[in-house]
This record gives sequence, structure tokens and C-alpha cells, in this order.
Amino acid sequence: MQIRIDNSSNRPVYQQIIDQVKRDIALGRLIKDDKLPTVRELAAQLAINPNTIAKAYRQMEGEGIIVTRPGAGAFVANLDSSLSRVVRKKLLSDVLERIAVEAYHMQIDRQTLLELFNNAAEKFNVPPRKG
Amino acid sequence: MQIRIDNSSNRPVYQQIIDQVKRDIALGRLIKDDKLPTVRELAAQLAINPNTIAKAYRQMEGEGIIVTRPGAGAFVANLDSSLSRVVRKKLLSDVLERIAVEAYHMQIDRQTLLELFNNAAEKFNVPPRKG
Amino acid sequence: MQIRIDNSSNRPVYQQIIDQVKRDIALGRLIKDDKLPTVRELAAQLAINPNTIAKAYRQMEGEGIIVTRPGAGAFVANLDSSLSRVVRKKLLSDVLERIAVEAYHMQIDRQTLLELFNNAAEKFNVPPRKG
Amino acid sequence: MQIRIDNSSNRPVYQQIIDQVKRDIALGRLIKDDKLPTVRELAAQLAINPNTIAKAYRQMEGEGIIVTRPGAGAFVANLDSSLSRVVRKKLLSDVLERIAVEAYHMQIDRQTLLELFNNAAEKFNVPPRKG
DNA sequence: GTGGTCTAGACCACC
DNA sequence: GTGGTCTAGACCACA
Repeated sequence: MQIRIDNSSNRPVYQQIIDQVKRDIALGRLIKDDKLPTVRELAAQLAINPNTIAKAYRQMEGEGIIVTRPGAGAFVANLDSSLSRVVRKKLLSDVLERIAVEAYHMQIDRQTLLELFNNAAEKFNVPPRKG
Repeated sequence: MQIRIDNSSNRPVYQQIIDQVKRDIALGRLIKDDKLPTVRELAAQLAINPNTIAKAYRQMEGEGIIVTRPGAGAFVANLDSSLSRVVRKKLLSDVLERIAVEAYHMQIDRQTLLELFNNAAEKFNVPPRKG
Repeated sequence: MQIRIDNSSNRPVYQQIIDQVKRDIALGRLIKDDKLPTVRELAAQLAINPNTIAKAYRQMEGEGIIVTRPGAGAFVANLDSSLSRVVRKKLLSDVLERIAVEAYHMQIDRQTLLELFNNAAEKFNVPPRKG
Repeated sequence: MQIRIDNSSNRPVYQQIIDQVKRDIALGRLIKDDKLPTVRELAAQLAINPNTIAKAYRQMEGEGIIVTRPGAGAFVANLDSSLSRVVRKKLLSDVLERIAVEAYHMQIDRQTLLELFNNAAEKFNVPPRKG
């Protein structure tokens, strides 16, 4: 678990932590039952307030990404989204549309955008077929 | 120019305005030199604080999306990204990676994600070849 | 909006706030687009820290119960659970089973339990038929 | 006595133990004077800190669910709630109301909720008539 | 020692 | 003035 905070980013610190944990899971670097650093550990390591870490963990717990057990620590959970499939697709669809608009304004053609998309999709364990 | 504000969205109002102007441009509904409503007009129409509209316009002007001619109003500008191609691709790439990670956690398979992507890309004028 | 905190309760303060807002919505005392008290208002009224109120609001926002707009306030949202129906039923089912076990140990017979259940269900707008 | 700990549950371990003992009693799998495993045994079997088991037993003894006879072990006690009937009904009523509120927000109709309730009630020995 | 809750108080984006 | 983020530090339940 190597997390890096970019203080010059607009993205809130707690969100950066979530991003990177989720990314590590998607990359297969973290798997089910792996233990995350303790709140205090990570806080010390990154030199940020423990509450900020706790907030990130709490949110991931809410999303079902991790499981926290007081007295034991935080652990990677099973992949299991409780959101309905319709909602999940809608969420992704909205962001993808916004990206398409951005690409247009940035004058990035569809071919190039598709390449970027494929690079991104292959990098992570987005399974080729349902499952 | 029909702009609709979704109050139940987390997206800031000024950002929603930008989104929709950019979207209309990408859809071809707005083209170069088209006149945007005045700040006052739009504020009245949407029942929104004029400062919010002004902020949206100011930001779009900064991005080179529109040009404001004092005394005349705001007009759609030429497509002309000030950023280098490398930077633009990096920006898109980052967001696409984040989407791929989200898709993984939402258990959306690559096939489905690709469909969503294609739907989004086709909807807008992301030119098939460098444009 | 009259919220009362029971300091002698084990239930966390932020949770008590959520309970009561959700209850008021279910009772029809609060309806879509109604404005909740501001974080600072409620904090002053209840003599508790604003962060605690903010936490309650943030969680309700996450559950889709309310919508918060910085600069505007917090508002009751549309009824619209994003959880899959299977998950929702499982969640309720688990709690109901735990209650049945409790009822057994408390020597409350099924007839009485059913009465208590009906009282509770009628009190709130649990719709008689899907919808 | 087969107890299973779900580490991916938020429910504290000691509470899960209590839940399952009470459940087994309600199901008739454990009856008066049955001997529970010793703290040491159960701790070894579940690979859990003995203090956690001890805490569960201590609490059940406090609730009158079991009796511990020093040197002999822990045994299932008689059903005998120390609380007044009014208090017991109030306790159940409160939880049932909270469930009704949840059901409302989850858009589970009363018909479905009633089915879930009946399933739960039938599963356990909630006696049809005062028992 | 672990995470969870709460307080107190600062600064920022949004309207 | 609104909610959101972050810091600093206390206390508690859980293991």
C-alpha cells in the first residue's frame, strides 16, 4: 500500500485516498481480506489528520469496498455492488457523456478517444465478460 | 438555448450551465458566433442569482469556449484548445482510468462499458477522424 | 422540524438526527423540496457541534434521502432508492428475523407481535400496494 | 452449537455470538440446561480472543439467557424476562417502527413487508398464543 | 491498539 | 450565509 497525496490537486485528500485504494483493488494489487494500513499508521505516513483517513475509510465502508472492524482494522471486502444495475449503468453513462463532450472541445477525435478508452479499460480488471 | 438546472444534482449550478453550453456546442445546436443569452436574461429565466451566471460565463471565457464583447454580449468562439495535445490526452486519460476503476467496482463488464462508451461518443460530434 | 436528542441513549447523536428526519418524511411531515434547518441553526438549537449535524446530513445525502446544495441548504429529495430490490428485502428481512428472536426471548407471542407490527406499519406511509 | 462469525459484518463479534445463541434457543436447537461450550473451547474453535467470548457470555448471563455455574460451565436458562410486559412491548415497538420507516424509504410496500415479517415470525418459535 | 463518535475551530467553494 | 473539507484532540466500544 503506497498512497501518494497531491496537495496541489483540487481533489479532496480523502477522495484521493479512496481513488487510490479502489485503483489498487482494480489492479489486483489488493485482494479480498488484505489489511489496509491502520488509520493512525496512514495518517502518520502521509502526515495528515487521522480524521481525514477515517473519513475515507468510512466512505469506502459505505460503498461496500472495504470492511472495518473496530479493534481489528480495515480489510478489503468482496466485490459486490448493492446498487441496482440500472443505476450503475446510468452513473457510468453520465460520466462518459461528459467526457465525450470534453473530448469534442479538446478536439480529440473519436479514434484517439477510443484508444485512450481501451488503454484505460485494459489496465484494470474490467472483466471482458459478465462476472 | 434551453438550459435546465437540476436542483437535485450535486453538481454546482454554474457548472451545470457550463456543461450544457458545451454540450449544445458539441451537439451542433450552438455554432460559432451564436449569441448566448445575457447574464440578466438567463438569470431571470432560470430564477438564479446573476452572479452564478456571470461566474459560468467568466469561466467559459477563460476556457476559450465563448468570447464576450463588452456591450454586445457573449458569443460562441472557435474551437481552439489552448492546451497542448499531450496535455489534453492526459486529462482525458486520467478520467477514463477513473471510470474504468469505477466500472470494475460496479461489476460492469468491459463489453457493457464499451457499449456505454460508444453510445456516448456517437451522441456527440466527436469527429471520427482528427477534426 | 422539531428534533429531540436523547443523551442517555446509546444511539449516536448523528444517528438520532437521521432517525427523526427519516421518520418525519415517512410520516408525511416533511415532503419533497422542504428545506431542512441549516447545519448551524440546528447545531445551535440542539446545542451540539455543527460537525455532528453535518455528518448526519452527509449520510442522508449519501442515502439519497436529502439533497444538499452548498450556499442554499439541505432539502428533502425524491423517494428513490438506488439499492437493488433484492438487497433492500434482505436488509429488512435480517432485522425482522432478529426481532422475531428477541420477541421469543421476551415471551411476546406472535399475535401480539403482529399487532405491534401492524401498529408500526400503519403509522407510516408504507404504501399498501407497490408504488 | 455451531457458531459462525461473519467478519464482513459490522456487527461486533461478541454480539454475533449472542445473536446466534439466542437464535438457536428460539429455534429449539438449544433447550434449558443444555451446556454451552466453555469460553476456552469456543475461543479456540472460532479462533477468537477469549475475552470476546467471555464478554458475550457475561452479557447473556446479565440478560438471564444463560446461567454460569462456576467450575461447571454455562447452561441455557429458563425463559424468564426480568422486564415488565409493557417495557418489552415498548422495546419491540420502537424497533418495528424504525423498520417501518426504513421500509418506506426503501419503497417496500406493506404487503411485501408483511410477507417478510411472517417469514421471520414463522421461522422461530414465536408462540401463536401467549406462551 | 483498533476504528467510531464528538467537540472546537479554521478555511474554502457556492450562491 | 450555506454546506464541505481539514485539523487537533478527547473519549469510548471492540478485540
